[in-house]
Amino acid sequence: MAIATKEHKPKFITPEPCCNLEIDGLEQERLVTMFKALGNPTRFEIMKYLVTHPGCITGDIVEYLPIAQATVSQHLKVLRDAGLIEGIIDGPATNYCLHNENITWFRKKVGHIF
Amino acid sequence: MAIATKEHKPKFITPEPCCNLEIDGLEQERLVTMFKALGNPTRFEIMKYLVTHPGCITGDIVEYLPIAQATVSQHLKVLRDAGLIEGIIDGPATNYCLHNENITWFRKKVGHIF
DNA sequence: ATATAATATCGTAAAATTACGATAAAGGTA
DNA sequence: TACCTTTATCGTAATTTTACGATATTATAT
Repeated sequence: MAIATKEHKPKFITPEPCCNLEIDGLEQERLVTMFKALGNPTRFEIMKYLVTHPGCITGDIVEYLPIAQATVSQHLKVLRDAGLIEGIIDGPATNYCLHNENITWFRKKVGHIF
Repeated sequence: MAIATKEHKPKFITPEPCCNLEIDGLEQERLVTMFKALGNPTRFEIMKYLVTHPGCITGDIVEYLPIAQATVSQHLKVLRDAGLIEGIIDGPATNYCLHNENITWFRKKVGHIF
């Protein structure tokens, strides 16, 4: 018996990494904030709505979603603070659309690190 | 005066969309869950650590981070439930590594919709 | 000036997240 | 068996998030 000693840790063939996650500092903070903003079902729905309704006003989104106006406004603020959308004041209303430039940044960063 | 009537909404030149966000149902849920998991600074750090320390055990991460063991274990659970990492039990310890397949799915989905 | 419309903000309640110490569970060792 | 190691889970406190109604703000219309 005992043909070979029991190796106690071959178990791990280091896998070639599937991503590098090479990011840090303020860029990492910014990206994590964007992930967090996107990591809520309601906010993600707002993002989707804005793709097909660019320039729509807050009221349109309020009509579309089953939640109160104040709540929608709050979610819009989170998305704005994360830089994912832009609100352009037009009279008493506000036109919202995706923040093209920042979303391009997001796409590139995610592409680099994942 | 009044050379032209005041147009009350030219203001919006519909921008060509910078992304399509074409996703829904369970795939959307899954993706949003991943965004949420990544949207926390500590968890993002754990992901980064796993890139450079594949197969490390919980204790290694606990040493690396300035938070309690219970908290690390909780964060690992969130990442596991989101499918971002994998825990392989090895004796009394658990080896953690990124979930290659699911992260590849994540990369592709994000690439498609953003 | 007053009224109306649209939206942001305030105050607050409920729920979820984050963090910790203590304990339990599971595996290895003497 | 008893002990040690490692990690997950439990119970709980503090913080944050989510949601709402009410109110303030800003611009337009009368």
